[in-house]
Amino acid sequence: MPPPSLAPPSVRPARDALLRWFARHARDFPWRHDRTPYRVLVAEAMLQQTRAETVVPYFERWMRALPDLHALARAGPDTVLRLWEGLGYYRRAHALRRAAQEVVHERGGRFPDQEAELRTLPGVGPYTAAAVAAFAFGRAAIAIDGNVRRVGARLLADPAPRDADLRAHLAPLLPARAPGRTTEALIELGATVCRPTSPRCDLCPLASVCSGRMYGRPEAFPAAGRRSPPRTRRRYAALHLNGDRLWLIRRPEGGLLAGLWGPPQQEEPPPGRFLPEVAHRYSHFALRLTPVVATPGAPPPPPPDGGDGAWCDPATVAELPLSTVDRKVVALARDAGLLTVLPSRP
DNA sequence: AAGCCGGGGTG
DNA sequence: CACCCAGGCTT
Repeated sequence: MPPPSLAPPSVRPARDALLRWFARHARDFPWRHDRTPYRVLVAEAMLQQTRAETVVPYFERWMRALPDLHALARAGPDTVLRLWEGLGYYRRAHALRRAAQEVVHERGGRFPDQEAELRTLPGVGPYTAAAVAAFAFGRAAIAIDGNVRRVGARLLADPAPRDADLRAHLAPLLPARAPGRTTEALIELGATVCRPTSPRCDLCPLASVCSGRMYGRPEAFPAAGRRSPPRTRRRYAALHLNGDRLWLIRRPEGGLLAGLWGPPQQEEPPPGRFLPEVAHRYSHFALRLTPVVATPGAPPPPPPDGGDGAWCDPATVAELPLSTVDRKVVALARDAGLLTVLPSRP
């Protein structure tokens, strides 16, 4: 039996309450101004699996450096990665650059304005396609992200709702004008009120139509998924120095930290002087990395698969895109007196 | 369907 | 520690 939450008699008040709540409580993010397709696409790419507050400074810096689609299409991979450095999931940055090149060079600069077309761009999946269609082009689409899924699961009291069920249930909330506001409002609601833990049902404009709340346990929905236990990897970062130049390699495409530079890593301890271990937790494994200062004159390992490798002076180290862990390693090397200049982020 | 892909905030 | 975040891609 379908839940009564959004049956015809209550759908209009619920929709009005949701949109009124959003008009009053929406946070002010830079991507909510000047919603061009380019700005929306960049924002949605950065926001994938990343908290909105984290994205703000990255988005503003990106827009200053690459203000439009053509600027991005012309930019090199290191420029893009440097602007992305610290956001993680670096495939997003490569895909965003390829998407810009595709629109500029294969679509004559005409941005796709429908979900199905958008979906063909690299890095654009079901959520982002719907979000760009709704936010930038005013399409009546509901983009389902983690927030919308949680809000919908609680409204339905369904521990694992299918996307089609969520769309069918939430579609009545779409207003005739500015339908993109509905997705925005549901996302905002999920982020600030219908939170994963300790939801604030007392502040929720949809509380009166929420089955999860009626059953008394809104936080039980959606049900938590199974997680594989994290594994620990021990590795060694080889610091090869030539004067104050440091040997860095570029990581190959497709894998971890794709396209980023860093000291070469290996599983066996190399000869040399050990520096303090750096611990870092990734989403699916834990890394214990020990930097080792290689014996002076020892030949550095060649770059992987014919990729790039270079002797980098401190200024270059500061400019190339490095992962957070490798920044820590370089900082250790600096503190040990091996490098002269502080590598800093832009 | 499940694994891979970063980093950080929060309880 | 745990979970999760304006997900997408690959197998």
